[in-house]
Amino acid sequence: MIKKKRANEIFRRLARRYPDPEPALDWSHAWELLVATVLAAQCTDERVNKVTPALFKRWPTIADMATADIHEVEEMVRSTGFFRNKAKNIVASASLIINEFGGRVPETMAELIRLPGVARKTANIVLSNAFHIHEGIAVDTHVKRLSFRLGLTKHTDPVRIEKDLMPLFERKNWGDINHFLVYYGREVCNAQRPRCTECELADICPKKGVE
DNA sequence: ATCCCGAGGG
DNA sequence: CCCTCTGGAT
Repeated sequence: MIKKKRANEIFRRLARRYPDPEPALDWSHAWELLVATVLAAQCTDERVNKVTPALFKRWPTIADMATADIHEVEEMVRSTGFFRNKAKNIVASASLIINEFGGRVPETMAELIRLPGVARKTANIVLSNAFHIHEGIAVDTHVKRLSFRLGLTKHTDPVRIEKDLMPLFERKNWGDINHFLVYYGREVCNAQRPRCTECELADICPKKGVE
């Protein structure tokens, strides 16, 4: 099957499986989503959701976080792993937003990736989910794995995968395709033991049963 | 390529 | 013990 046609079919089936896409991270505005997404690096969303309520209560605004004590932040995000880098980056990002972006989370890729600890994946999540702007497709561990297994890319580098994926889906669907692949990656096409026998994409999957 | 790093599953 | 979890910086 042609790759583009396979991509359309994947999107169609997953859109039916997930009719009401909801982000798994808890957030109420762009800054909270940015922080939650930074914390979600190599960590489950479930665990992130356990630490963010206290975090946002302790430092409710970007300006509050910009003046936070790093060590106190470290202790509150410790369980998410990489806690020193994450705490430092969150506070530094808050400062940069206050000092250079007028106190508001920027709404472009070029500006977002200037924030420490924020690269294309995190920026794409914030842009699509908080601002409904689709500059690219967020490529994380799930999107990477499923794109490769489903034959949508031959590459393993996230930037090249993103370039391979963008022409395969309509721009307005770039946010949804991330959500679909992440959820399907968790529920069926997981990393260790993909459930190929109960996979509704098996008939169009080049790697069925291989991995 | 390597480091950052805790928590949970198998 | 090993691998994985919506990565990013050096």
